[in-house]
Amino acid sequence: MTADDRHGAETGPESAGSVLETLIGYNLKRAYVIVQADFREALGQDGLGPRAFSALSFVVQFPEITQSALARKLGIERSGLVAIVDDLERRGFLRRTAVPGDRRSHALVATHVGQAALRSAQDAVRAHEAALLAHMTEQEREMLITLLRKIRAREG
Amino acid sequence: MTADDRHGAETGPESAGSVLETLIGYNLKRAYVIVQADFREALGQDGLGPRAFSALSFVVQFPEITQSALARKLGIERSGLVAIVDDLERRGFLRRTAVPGDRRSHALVATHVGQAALRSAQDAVRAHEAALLAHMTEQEREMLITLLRKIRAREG
DNA sequence: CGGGGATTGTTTACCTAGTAAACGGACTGC
DNA sequence: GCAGTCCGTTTACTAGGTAAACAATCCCCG
Repeated sequence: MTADDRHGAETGPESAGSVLETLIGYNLKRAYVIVQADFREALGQDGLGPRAFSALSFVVQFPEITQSALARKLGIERSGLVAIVDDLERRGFLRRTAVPGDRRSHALVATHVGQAALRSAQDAVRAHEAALLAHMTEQEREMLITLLRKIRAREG
Repeated sequence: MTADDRHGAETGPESAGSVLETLIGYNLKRAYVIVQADFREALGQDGLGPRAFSALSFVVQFPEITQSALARKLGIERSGLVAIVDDLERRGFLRRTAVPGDRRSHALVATHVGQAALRSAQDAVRAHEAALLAHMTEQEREMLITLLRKIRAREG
């Protein structure tokens, strides 16, 4: 390898736009910031945050899931989940219940209030995303999710 | 609108997979976390962070850019940029230079060392991204960037 | 001129989201 | 019965970012 082809000479006439703009990571981050801001607007000042929203979604989907299992699903540490579950419990959206055969674990169960709150939050987020991405076709949005899931295939 | 079609009944036989998995925001975040971790691995323990990398890229692309203008390009506040520029200056990758007609501003110029460091960082990041996304075709990666840029069209 | 208002970089205080390490209590296998 | 492991939790720490205030400077306009 020569000094010449080490840096971009092999990429041909791709001089337009910076390298930065061609990186997946950079574009992902910028897009993420926009969608996340939209999410927060959808759920309001002191509505659920993204983390609590995801956590509650999993608890509804997998009743009696344990905190460790939930942390694994969310891709975060057990220690980080504590505050999230505290918050959801304080709001009355779920309860830590005893597990018959294991006094270490807490089985998380969503309350009716929590289930209703989740449904309404889901509606709000879906509506906001639809409005935010109204300049994209349905095929484009589907393709985007498909491609993002391809990256997610690299998850732990 | 009845209680029945308010929540998902109109979405038809889409019962497979949770609502969460159908949201752009959630998939974006999970994908971003993976790519960002890969980025950090590419640039090593105390190499450039994502923020410094992006900042240095813009400084090389737009020599003598002002800190305020750079903050706008990065989509962050001026106050947050100070520490980033401090870091890049401490590493000897750029200098704050005087602007002839305005004693408030600092024109940022990358040093030769900074330009070389950026090129080598770019190479490392590109190689890592290529390896991370080797399970996707070139068309898929291009399509992904195109779609992410469609979201970024919503940027301030 | 001469201000009043805007802009620049900076500091300070704060917030969110996450990790890492240590811990007591509880469980399991041998 | 006991060594090792697992669960939830606390604490300390990091990264990345905002918001408000500030002095210095600049610009416009009357």
